This record gives sequence, structure tokens and C-alpha cells, in this order.
Amino acid sequence: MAGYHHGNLRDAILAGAASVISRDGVGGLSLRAVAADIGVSHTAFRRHFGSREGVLNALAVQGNLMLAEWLRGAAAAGEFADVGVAYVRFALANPGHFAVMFRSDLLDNDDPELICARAESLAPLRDGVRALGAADATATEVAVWGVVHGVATLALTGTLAGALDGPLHAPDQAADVESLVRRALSMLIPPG
Amino acid sequence: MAGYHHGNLRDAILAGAASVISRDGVGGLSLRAVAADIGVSHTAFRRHFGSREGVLNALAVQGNLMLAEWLRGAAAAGEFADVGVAYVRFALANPGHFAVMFRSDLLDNDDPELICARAESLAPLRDGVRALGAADATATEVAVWGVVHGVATLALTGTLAGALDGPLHAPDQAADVESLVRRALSMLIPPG
DNA sequence: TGTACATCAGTGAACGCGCGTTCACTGATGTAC
DNA sequence: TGTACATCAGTGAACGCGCGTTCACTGATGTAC
Repeated sequence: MAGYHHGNLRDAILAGAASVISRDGVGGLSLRAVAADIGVSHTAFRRHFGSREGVLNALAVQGNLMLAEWLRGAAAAGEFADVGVAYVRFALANPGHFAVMFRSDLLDNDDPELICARAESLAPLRDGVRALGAADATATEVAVWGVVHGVATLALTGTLAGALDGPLHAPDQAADVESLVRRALSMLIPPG
Repeated sequence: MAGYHHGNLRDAILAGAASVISRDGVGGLSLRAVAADIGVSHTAFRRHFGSREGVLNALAVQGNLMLAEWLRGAAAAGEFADVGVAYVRFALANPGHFAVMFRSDLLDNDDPELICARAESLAPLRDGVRALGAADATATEVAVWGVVHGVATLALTGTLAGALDGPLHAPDQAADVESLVRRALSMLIPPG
């Protein structure tokens, strides 16, 4: 596996970049640092991604496809609230991807792959809301998406744990957040 | 006003930094660029803020105090949903501050001023939720905070307008977002 | 089976750039007497 | 009212650093015959 040819450099770079971003934010992403981590020349990424923006775009595409998969899995297995919980779970499990996916100012939004991945990623959430048959479907969609996105963002920045006195403690924050999301969602949708 | 002494350099730097951040993100903030915009030496900020982190901290403190004021104003004037709407309005009107306030990884979280400002900023939201007397107060708080924070974040990154087909068009996005938030909140709280 | 050649994958030195910080400084303002 | 001095506010040259990109390159792999 070691040697001149890496074998799976593309995936290794994406994984490394996601890891750095989850620690230092998108602004702190240095391709040189990622390359050094992987043990590869700092120009090696060029062949696969062209430029820095190319790396971010690939990360956003991958993130959207992963999210689609998580949501689809939850939609198939359980009731609708599980889809919302899966959204938050995905964000907490893949903070690097999550941070890039919505930064359209840093991405090439004309990239057909990205357009396609984005269309796919939220479909299960949208379809799930439609299936509920709520009176104001658009508002329900915004409410559900907003609450899961907001809670995920607040949890990732450490704000949620800091602001809510009491129940949240770092060790198993994920479990606590999940419970909160479930209770919040049950106020929006008839529990089934 | 012009001359060797600026007169209000501190505020000018904060305003300039907020403006740059709203355009380029926190990572894109260059104190040299801000100084050049204001027409001042690129080392002038040192006397007021010490370091780059000092600028970000001051911005976060200011943002939290502003948010507190917006929320207090809404709480005093109207019904509870207005507080939630004010949160979103504040974020859309002050994207630079909003982007910094929750990035605790970039701030000195031990700064007493920041601790104090943070404690103040969300109090009206929390108090308003408590006053509703909901069955699960914590979940209601998370639901309300999550939905307004999530919608604000999605709107700021342009994701909301892109994903929701139909009703949202750039020109008066603010008004559309506001209407959506109001409808979403009415599903969480008994409209009064 | 072996040889020649094309293609693919990664290298590493060099580039220019903009950044935050340091330092000794100068101009302006306030205060004491 | 004037003078001396201390303090405050902003300057600008210099620093070292890490970044993304460029370029001509070399090592490894695949294909044709």
C-alpha cells in the first residue's frame, strides 16, 4: 500500500480535510497540513481536485450524498421523527462535511455534481413532511428543517451545552441532544 | 474629525470588521484590510484590542448586547412570537456579528465581559418560553431557539432560498423569511 | 514472453503574496503649577 | 496666561511565517505488438 502510488489518495485527502475542518473550521483548512498528515507531497491533490475550491466542492458533494443516505435509511426504518434525528446525528458525526455543505460562498455552485447531490440530500426530509399532510406544508418543512439544522449548529459550536443549564454534559452530549430533538420535533408533528 | 486622532477608532474597527466578515466569513477577516478601509495604520487596532482575538471578542460582546436589546424590545412590545422573529431579524441585519457570536473556538471564553454579555443575550427568549407555561419547557426552549437559529443560519448561507422552491426570491427575502418563521413558531406555541 | 512506448500519479524547488506581530518612533492632548 | 512634562493615540518599517500555485521532473503502471 505504501510507495510512490498511494492507492486511494482522493478519499484520503477528503477524509483528512474533513478532519481538519472539524477541528479548525473551513478557514483553518490548509491543504499543506492535510498533505503532511497523509504523508504525501503538498501538490499531490492537484491531479485529483485541481484547486482548493475543488477539494471543498468534492467534500460538499460527498457530504450531501452521505446525508441523503442517512436520511433515506431513517425514513425507511422508522417514523418521521427519526429522519429529523438522523439529520442531527449526521451533523454531529460528520462536522467537517456539515460545515462545508452550506457554505455556498466557498463552493462552485454551478458544479453539476454538486447541484445533483444537493437535490438528493434533502429529498427524504421534504417527502416525509409532505406525507404528514400538515395544513401548512411549507411552514412545517421550514420548522422541521430549521429546528434540526439549528440544534445541530448550536450543538457543534458548543453553544447549546453552554446555554442550557443542567441536563447537558459533554461526555454523552450526542445522546442528550438526540433526546432534545425528539421532544422538540414531537411538538411539531403528531407522534405516530 | 480627520487628523492624527481618529476620534472613534474602536467602533470604526468593529464596524469594519463586521462588514468584512459578513462578506468573506470569519476566516476571510484581515485586520490589515479593515485598517485600510478606515484609512488608518494597520497596527492602530493594537492599542484598543491587543490582538486579533481581542477584536473578535469585542465583536462577540457587542453582538450579544445588541441581540439582547433587540429581543428585549420585541418582548416588551408584542407577543412571544415577535421575540423569535426579532432573533432572525437581528441575524439578517447583523450577519458579521452573528457569525462571530457562536464561534466559541475563536473566542476567549474566559473573558468576563463576554460571559456577562452571553448571559444577557438570550434571557428574553428563555424568559418568554418559561412564561408560556409549556409542558416540557426545556424542549420548547430548544425547539424555539433551534428553529429561529436554524432558519437564520440557512437564510444567511443562501441555502433556504435555494432549497425551497417557489416562495422565496432574493429581493425581499427578509420579509418572506419572517413570514415563514412566524408560521413555524405558531406550530410550537399557542398563538395569542 | 519480452520489449517499447504512452499514460498516469506523485515530487519538490521556487514563486509571490498577505498575514499578524514587534518595535522604536512621532504627533496630539491633557494636567500641574 | 504660559510653560514643562506626562500620557495617550496612531505610525511605518521590518520580521518571519504559512499559504496556494506554477513548473519541469521522475517513478510506476498499463497497453500494443
